[in-house]
Amino acid sequence: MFSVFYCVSVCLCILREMIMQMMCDTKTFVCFKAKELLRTSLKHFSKDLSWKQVLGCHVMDPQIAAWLLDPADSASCFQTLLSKHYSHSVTSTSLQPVLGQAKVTQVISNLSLLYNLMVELHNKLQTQGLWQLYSGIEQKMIPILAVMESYKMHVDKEAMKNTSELLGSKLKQLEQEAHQAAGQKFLVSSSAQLRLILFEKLRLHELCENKKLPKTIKKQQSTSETALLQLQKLHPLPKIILEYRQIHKNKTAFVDGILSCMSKTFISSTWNQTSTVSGRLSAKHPNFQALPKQPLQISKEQYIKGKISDMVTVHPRAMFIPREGWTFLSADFCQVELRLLAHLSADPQLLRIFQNTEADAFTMLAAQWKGVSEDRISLEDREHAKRIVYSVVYGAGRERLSSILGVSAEEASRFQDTFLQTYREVPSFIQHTIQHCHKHGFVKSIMGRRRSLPHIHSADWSLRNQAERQAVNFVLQGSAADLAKMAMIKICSQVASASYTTRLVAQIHDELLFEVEFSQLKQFAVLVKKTMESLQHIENLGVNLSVPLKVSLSTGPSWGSLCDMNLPCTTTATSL
DNA sequence: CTTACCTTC
DNA sequence: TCTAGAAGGTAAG
Repeated sequence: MFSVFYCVSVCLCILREMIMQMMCDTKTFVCFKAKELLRTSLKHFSKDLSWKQVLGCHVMDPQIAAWLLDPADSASCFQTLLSKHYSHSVTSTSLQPVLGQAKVTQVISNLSLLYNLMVELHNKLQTQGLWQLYSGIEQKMIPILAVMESYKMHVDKEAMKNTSELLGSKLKQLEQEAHQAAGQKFLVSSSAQLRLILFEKLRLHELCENKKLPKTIKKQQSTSETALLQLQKLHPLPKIILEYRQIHKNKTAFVDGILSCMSKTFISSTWNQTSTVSGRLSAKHPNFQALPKQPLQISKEQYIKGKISDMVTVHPRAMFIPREGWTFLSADFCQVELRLLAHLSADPQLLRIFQNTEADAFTMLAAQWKGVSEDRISLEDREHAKRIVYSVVYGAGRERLSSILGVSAEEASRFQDTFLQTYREVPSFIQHTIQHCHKHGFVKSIMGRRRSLPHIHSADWSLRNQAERQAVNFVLQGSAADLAKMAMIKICSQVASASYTTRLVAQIHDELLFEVEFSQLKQFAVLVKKTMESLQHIENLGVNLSVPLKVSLSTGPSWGSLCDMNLPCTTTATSL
């Protein structure tokens, strides 16, 4: 069946031998924290081990199996996994840490525990109908993530340091402006001190009693963004604080944060496979998936009565640059969750939008439910449409929607109504999903990923409603996550078995970022687009989408400056 | 509305 | 002095 492997139980020299065997063997190994093992192997044995070899290896990890059975608990240690999934009683003494001079009997005992645990998890996955998802997707993700983590992306460290200093001086300047506006010195980053100044010294809330200002949990005046936006006409201070917060966030999280994660001029983040309930990946140190998409504009010199001098743009993504002779290629699934909604709800109007593969979906959508022609849709309408879709589908209330759109609550609820009336099958899909969850206690994605929602049976109205929204959200977000993972697997397997030198650098949920040699760019771009769009039909997983998938490609000299890439003569999945 | 991670207090 | 959790911000749909 499978051989057993337990990484902490062996020393480096025999590890090497075993790793080499793993790569050559068609057998499947079992390892606790398999991704970490593969990543460190790649680092230490890079002479004998190529990343393409690692991509081809088969290794099981009980942690991932356990997460698939219940994505809500991310049990991380071996002991917890045993007590949760191993039916035979495990006393605390039976799992021994192997330190110093290892006792062979202990090693063997730990290995056999690991083996039996995996056997049991294997059975559980099969009875739950999750084995296909495990072996077809999650297990294959392990080497892919290990290889991603082993890749070092080049960062322009000097430019990074410069912007850090620039932002630092801008912050000092804003701090002084804030002190001046407040008439005293105070800690600008402290919401407590700000509250004292705004509401006890300046008593700004008394100047706008007609508006209701947001309160904190402890029924104090809030200093949140929405509160400050309402106050900014009354006093110069709120606006200064807003700018300070924005720049401070950018400096600490995205500039200094990245600098602290760097070794020399390179960086790579850690990809977590089991930290989300939806099946998505997450990244940390740094969080690649949260770097600002749009650059931040700041003025370097002081404001002089309306005149703004020396605008500078800060863009963390632009600091990530390919090696000499290489370029970035980004492949993006267009409106993937909306397409999945069209498929799952089978709404005729929504389906029609996606039959036209060239048109912009959100523009068409805006035109369709507003009942006007497409050329009369402004960019603002398009953005509205986009935000309405996601918030309405996922169950936003009219208050929430109005705050997102910046319109009145009445207007927001009118938008909701027209949307749900135009796409009649969408509300019925939502209802069916909720009913299914009530009946079975769980919901499933298109590839069989499941999430159980115990609160769906709660007597508490708000808990139950939240579970209902989570159910609907999971079906779409989880299915999109399935597709993204499948895309990574299919592309990586083709790369491994061909002469491509391309490395997968990052996954940003619906977008894959590659570093590609210039000489291979066009050919590889075609491969990526074809592979991703072909996921409309996946035979062995029973996926048969009634909407085409559309992938847009972009390329450029930094992650922050990608431009659309048009392939000259490709046949997409739908044309011809 | 949902899913994450990061930072400050 | 230390730390857990709230609050607020970023991203992705």
